Parts: sequence; structure tokens; C-alpha cells
Amino acid sequence: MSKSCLVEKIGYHIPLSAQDAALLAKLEEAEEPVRIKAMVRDIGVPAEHLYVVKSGWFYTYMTLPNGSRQILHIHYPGDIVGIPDVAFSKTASALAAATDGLLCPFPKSGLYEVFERSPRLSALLFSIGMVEHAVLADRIRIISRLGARERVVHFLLEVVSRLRVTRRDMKTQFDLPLSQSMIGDAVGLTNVYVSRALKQMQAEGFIRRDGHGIDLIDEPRMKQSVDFEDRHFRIDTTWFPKS
Amino acid sequence: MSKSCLVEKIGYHIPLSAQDAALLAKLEEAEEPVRIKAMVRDIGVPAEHLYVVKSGWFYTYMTLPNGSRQILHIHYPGDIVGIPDVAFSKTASALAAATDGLLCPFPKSGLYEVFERSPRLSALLFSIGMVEHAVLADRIRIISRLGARERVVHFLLEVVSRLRVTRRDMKTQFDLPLSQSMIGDAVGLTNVYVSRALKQMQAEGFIRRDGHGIDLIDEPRMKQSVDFEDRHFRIDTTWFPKS
DNA sequence: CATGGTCGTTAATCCGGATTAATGCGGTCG
DNA sequence: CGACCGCATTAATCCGGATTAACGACCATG
Repeated sequence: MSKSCLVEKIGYHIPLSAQDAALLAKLEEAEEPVRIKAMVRDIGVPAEHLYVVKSGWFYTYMTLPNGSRQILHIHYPGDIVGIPDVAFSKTASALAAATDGLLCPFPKSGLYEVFERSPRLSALLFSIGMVEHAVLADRIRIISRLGARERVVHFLLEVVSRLRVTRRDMKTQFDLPLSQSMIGDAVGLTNVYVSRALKQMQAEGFIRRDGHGIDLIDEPRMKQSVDFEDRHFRIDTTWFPKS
Repeated sequence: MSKSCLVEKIGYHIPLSAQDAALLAKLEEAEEPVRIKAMVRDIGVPAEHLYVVKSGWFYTYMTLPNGSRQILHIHYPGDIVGIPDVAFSKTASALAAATDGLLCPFPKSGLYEVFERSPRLSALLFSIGMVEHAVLADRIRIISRLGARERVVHFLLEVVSRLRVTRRDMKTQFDLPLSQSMIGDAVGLTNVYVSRALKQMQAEGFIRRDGHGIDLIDEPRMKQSVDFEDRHFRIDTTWFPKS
């Protein structure tokens, strides 16, 4: 039986007291299997739950009247999904599964206890929310001002840097279980242009591909071409209250 | 002497205890006049301060290697600027003044006390940060999927809904002290197309203009055309800890 | 009063990504 | 095994916004 992936991810940022670990463990009590492509939670419904991703990839998205979809965040094992919803009584985005996986839903009111009992943990949750803010800010920047290839480059770099938070030893190869339409919906392109961009990047020697496997063979050059900044590597915890 | 605009804005969302009000007042101790177009804080420098806007309009932005600028947020009197920076040791955006104004800088470490002493206030700060997240999410959605006119429409609606938080009685007329280039840098357009879009909206009877004054004469239709959602009107405080 | 700077407007041209459509591949289900 | 379906690829056409440039209004400056 594996250790809680939430405790693992949180513990990566700050040392956890036994009490804090207990608070977190409580959030992972329930467990719900979800199948690929299933919508877990719709947009505009009462925001009552948050979710901890125990396994699999998930994503949050919004839709437009014209039917197109905007993917906001990809969520990986250890992630807390729905943090931005705590500010609203109705959800601002829908949640769906990119692969089969396991979710641990917990009521939003569970945060009450965290804020009440652990200022330190609250500060960290707060900061994790702000990392998501920074991720969206970066995305806006590249969507509004960069071309198709750069957008895809940035997206791949983002995924890798995020994966490395929990898999510290990860090199440059990884599996990307997302369709090209999904990538397009994340960076504001059509599937057609994502295909082109990937093909082109491959031809230019930036990446290698094998099915859904990707290998970034020239990560430094990729980073430089989009002015990439890693938002996940280290959170500033120096101002946090003591536990 | 006017009441603190920070206390006013926060007090709009939750009733403040005397202790909470004292905590907030401390944040507005220092005061610094800033002149139009002055850069207050650059990107990539140590993130040591947050700011309370006492008067004037400010904006945060990022720049790209090619020189173009992405405006992330407009900040109005009563706003706390730099909340997303608390997660990082270096600032992720620059801060500049859109008009003359007054800023109250306070050290990031000042948040320590808030988290330590007032779970309720921490929860609200957290939520305000999440509202900013939702604003960026909306922006991504419209930048990546909507045309020029709709982007400008959405931007105007966003500004108005934000202004109404502190000016509850505001109707449809307001002053927009931003150049068209700035609007363009916010929604991913050039000044040329912003000009076109505004002209066109005017011709179609959506808005009226007089210099920098704007009057939304058909706000319902504007809202409907971009599927607008007001993120500022009401924060969900039901789950907050008691003070 | 003359000057230069910023900003908004308008027009001409260009190009990158959308759109549409056709093809092929692999997996799944009957 | 064959039919179907989702997904990646490729090509042809189209269009919206970028780019560049020119002009005028307004404003601050000497």
C-alpha cells in the first residue's frame, strides 16, 4: 500500500508535523475510481468538493457558447483540484479525466479545519493556488503573443516541469497521454496545427516521439526559445508561520 | 481624512473584528506617491513587498523577448497588489502606474502575522487570490477563442464589474484612463485593432464614448455576446472560520 | 508661437492559423 | 474476421488580425 501522494507532494515543500499530516490524511479518506473521458464535475454547479488526485491525469476546462473548449489546468497525481473554486459558490470550470484514475473528493468545508488549525498548511495551500495563478499568467503570455510552435514547446516544458515535482529523477522522456486536440484546447490551437507543430519540432531536432512518448532532446534550446520559467520547482516558504 | 480603502474593500466581503481591522491598518502604514507611467517594481527582482492601492490605477505585466508586453491585471483603489508573488522568491511580473496614484507598500513577511492571528482573514486573502485566478482563466478563454471585438467587450465588462465592488452605485458610465495600446496588451491585440473594435462597437450601438469616458448602453447584450460571468460581485465566505 | 511627443484613427498589404476535407492507422466491438 | 470509431496526418482555401505607414488632434514644452 503506497503512501498518500498528497502527503508526499506537500511534504516536498515543507516538513510536515504529525498533526499536519493527520489533517491531510483526512482529505484523502474517500476514494472514487474514474474512467477515461468521464466528466467528474460540471461547470456552474454548487462548488462543494475539492479533489485529491491519487492516480491518473485529469483536466479542468471551460466551454464557450460556440462549443469550443479551453483547458485550464492539467492535474497529476498529488494535485489538489478545485482550489480556485473555494472563492465561489458555483464551480468556474468542469473537471474530466484524461486517463483512468482515482480521485479523493473532500468537502470544501474541510478547509475550515486547515485554516483554523494550521496556519502553516494554510499558507502552503495559498501558495499552491498562486502557483496555478502563475501558470495561467504564463499561458496567457504565450497564447496572446507567440506562434503555434512556441506555444506547444511551452506546453511540453510546463508538463515536464510539473511532473518533476513528484518524480525528481525524471529525465527528458515522458509519456503524454493527451490527444492533440486536448493540447490544442490548452494553448489555443486546432488539432491540425498541433500536429504540424509537433512534426516540425521533430524535424528540427527538438523532440523525438514514439506514440504518446515524448523525448525532449534539446530542452535548453526549447526553454530559451520561449523564455521558460519553472513555476513548480521551489515555492518560497521563508515567510510561512511556524507549525 | 478618508477611511482606509483596504478596510473598505475587505469589509465589503466580511465583517471585520477590531483586531482584524487593526491587522489591516498596519498594512497601510507606509505611503508612496507614484507618477503616471512610472514602473514601481520590476520583474525578476526579490519579491519582498506587496502593495495596497490607495488611489489611482496600476497594472502588472510581463514582457516577452520580442519586446511585446502582456498586461495581467489592472489594479484599482483598495486592491492588494502582488498576492501571487508570495509563492515565489522573485517577482513574476512588473508593476507600473496607469495614472498618478498612491501606493502603500508592506513587507511580504507582514502576511506571517495575518496567517498566524486571523484564520478568517487568511481565508479571505486566499479567496481574493483565487478571484484573480478566475479572472485570468476568463481572459485565457476569450483570448484563445474569441475575435477582436468580443475581447474588447469582455475587457470592458471586466473593468466595470470590478469598479462596482467599491462603487456600488455605479451605473454604466465610467472613465477608462488606459491607452488603447494598454487594452490591446491586456487582451492580445494591437492598438490598431482595439481602435477598430471600439469604433465598431460604437457604430453598432453597444457603447458611447467621450474621450476616455465610456458608457455601456447595451450591457446585457454585451454580456450575452461573450458569456460574461462576474467574478467580483460575491465571494463565497460560508466556509470561512469564525473570527 | 513653434515644436515635438503621445495617442487615436484610417488604409494597404501580408501571413499564420482556422477551416474543411480526405486519408490512413490502430484499437475495439459485434 | 469485418465494421466502426477515434485519432494523427496532410493538403487546399480562406480570413482575421498583424504590420506598416501616414495623418491629425491634443498637449506640454521652450
